[in-house]
Amino acid sequence: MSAKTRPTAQQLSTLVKLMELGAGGSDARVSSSTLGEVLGLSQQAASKRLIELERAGLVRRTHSGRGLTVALTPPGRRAVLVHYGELKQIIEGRSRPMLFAGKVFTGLREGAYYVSLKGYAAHFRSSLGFVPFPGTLNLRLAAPSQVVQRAQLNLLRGIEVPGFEDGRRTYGPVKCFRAEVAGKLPGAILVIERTHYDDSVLEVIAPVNLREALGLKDGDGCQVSVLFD
Amino acid sequence: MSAKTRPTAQQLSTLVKLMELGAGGSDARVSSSTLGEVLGLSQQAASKRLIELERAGLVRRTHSGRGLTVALTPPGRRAVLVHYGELKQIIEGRSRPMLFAGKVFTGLREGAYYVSLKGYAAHFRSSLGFVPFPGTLNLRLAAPSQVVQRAQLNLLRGIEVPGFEDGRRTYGPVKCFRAEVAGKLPGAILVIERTHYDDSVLEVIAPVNLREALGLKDGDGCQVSVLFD
DNA sequence: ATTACTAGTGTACGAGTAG
DNA sequence: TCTACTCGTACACTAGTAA
Repeated sequence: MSAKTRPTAQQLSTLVKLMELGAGGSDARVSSSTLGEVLGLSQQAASKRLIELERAGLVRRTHSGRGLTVALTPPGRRAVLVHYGELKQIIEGRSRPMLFAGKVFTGLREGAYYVSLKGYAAHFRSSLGFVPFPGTLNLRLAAPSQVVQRAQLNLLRGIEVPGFEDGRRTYGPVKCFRAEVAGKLPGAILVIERTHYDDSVLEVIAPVNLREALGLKDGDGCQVSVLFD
Repeated sequence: MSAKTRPTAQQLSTLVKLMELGAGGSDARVSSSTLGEVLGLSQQAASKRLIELERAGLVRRTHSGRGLTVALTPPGRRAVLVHYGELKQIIEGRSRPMLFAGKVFTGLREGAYYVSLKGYAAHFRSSLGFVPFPGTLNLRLAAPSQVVQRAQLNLLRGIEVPGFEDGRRTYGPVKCFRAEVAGKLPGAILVIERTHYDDSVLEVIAPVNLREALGLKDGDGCQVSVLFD
């Protein structure tokens, strides 16, 4: 069920082929003979690989009629994205900034709640050089490539801000990436490890109230560059 | 020596690790035990993989003192880039245009020679919808990420223009990508299969003389979008 | 038509060790 | 030290075939 161990090279290449066959997002009809063909394997070997991937929690198989449908699970997709991210860094280098563009919206104020917690303040100051304004600027990313790029942030190291306890409950560690907002203001992207990601949202923090400083209201466009090292 | 057959998933992952260890560009000291460690294998298995990769023509091994240095060969680098390009297309989609920006320069007029050949004209017309002006606009790409992007074009399918003979010699097939020059003029990128690539150069062709139409001279900047569909 | 069992086989691995 | 040989084993593959 779990996916703690790194997938093997063969598992990874199988997952990639499955994505190519359309099983990346939702279910796709993938016969074991088709899969075998694209992988250069027998039908039997392809069937076995699918079973192994299911046991590793990386795909979901459903028997439907006279065939089966396959879909990557979130850990399966994550494995491919991690691989892609590593490859990208090796090939393209890690120095270029990531550019994001989205529209301002009012979120659930969950990020705002986190950054307002006293237990994080000292670490924000020492890691980022500022204590964030108690609120986040939420940007909704529209373009699919922007969402993919945002998903990469989940997998990159970033600046770790450790968690803490306040006696009542435990607050997990959060992660930041230094950023430049609207081409001028220093700030950071906040990435909270959640059970359920929404990678179409970028949460921006800064020493000041960004909405005021930039005169932004819901629906306005805003650009952010994420800077590395 | 040759590399006609596709590398296996394991060969590919080994090549990627080797690049990560610095053997992508030039030679790097890579001990078989280090390689084994990062691959989760024994020293012996890593050694065997390196030997296999050398037999496949994907790496070059040189015994030096009490160790060895390893470097990927051009086919080895190519294999990794092909893999990366495929993955990129699967994950990020193939619909987005590639943006290029470079500076105009006067090349060796090799591309100009090719497009002026009568034997290609008919195919250019049917594939691209125009017969190119007998000359190319050469752009020198400066940013490393632009060069990487340019290298991807070598590996993508593109629009094939078949080769021909004129009795004296054989002219190989060339490859094009539809493009938009300076945000307005229709044209194409010309990719000639050469023994020695220079991926920092973009050769642009169009139905008109682009230098005249855009009033460009050497050293001027010019943007080109490569379009896919 | 499918999937996936069983049996047999090739091969990639780790251990030991020589150069 | 290093690389890389041989050997024995474990496993992933193909073929055949049942459901």
